Amino acid sequence: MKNRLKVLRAERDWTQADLAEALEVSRQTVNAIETGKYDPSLPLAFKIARLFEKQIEEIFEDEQE
Amino acid sequence: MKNRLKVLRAERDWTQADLAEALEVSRQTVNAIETGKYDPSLPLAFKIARLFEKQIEEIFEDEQE
DNA sequence: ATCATATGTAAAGCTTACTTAACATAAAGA
DNA sequence: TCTTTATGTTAAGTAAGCTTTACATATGAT
Repeated sequence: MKNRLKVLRAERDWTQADLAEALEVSRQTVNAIETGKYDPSLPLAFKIARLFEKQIEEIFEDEQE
Repeated sequence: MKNRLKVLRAERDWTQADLAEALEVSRQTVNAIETGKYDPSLPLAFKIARLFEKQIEEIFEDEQE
């Protein structure tokens, strides 16, 4: 699952720590999602979408087989 | 997290087992999601949305504090 | 050269999302 | 009445998402 977190974050000039705080998760979680270590849970994906005022599909792209 | 799975399924006259097969998950997983035991993972949410040709936000409603 | 900041990564532990197998119940049909 | 189908639920196990703590490295500012 690809995502545009890094770009959205850069547009706002936020650090991973800033984003983590806004999402109420750890910085490591933000980093892990950005670097593709794992996908966020659905509730966290909603929180991310709400924060950036976008649809989940505008932020995450499901690459399925 | 509320969801409209049961309704979408009813509109198509599908059983939980039918839906589970279409999603390639167990029937228990579909049941657990419908009965609110837990939320699907983000990849599964994408698969559900794709199957019903809807946005994730049209199927799942995040109820946050 | 030192210091602070941003990012990446890893380990250990907990919680949540899944699995299979199994059993209970209700409704519908033969 | 007996059987089948749909749904709900439980138990035990594995996998994935998250936490805190810690360390490494790179960059930029002083």
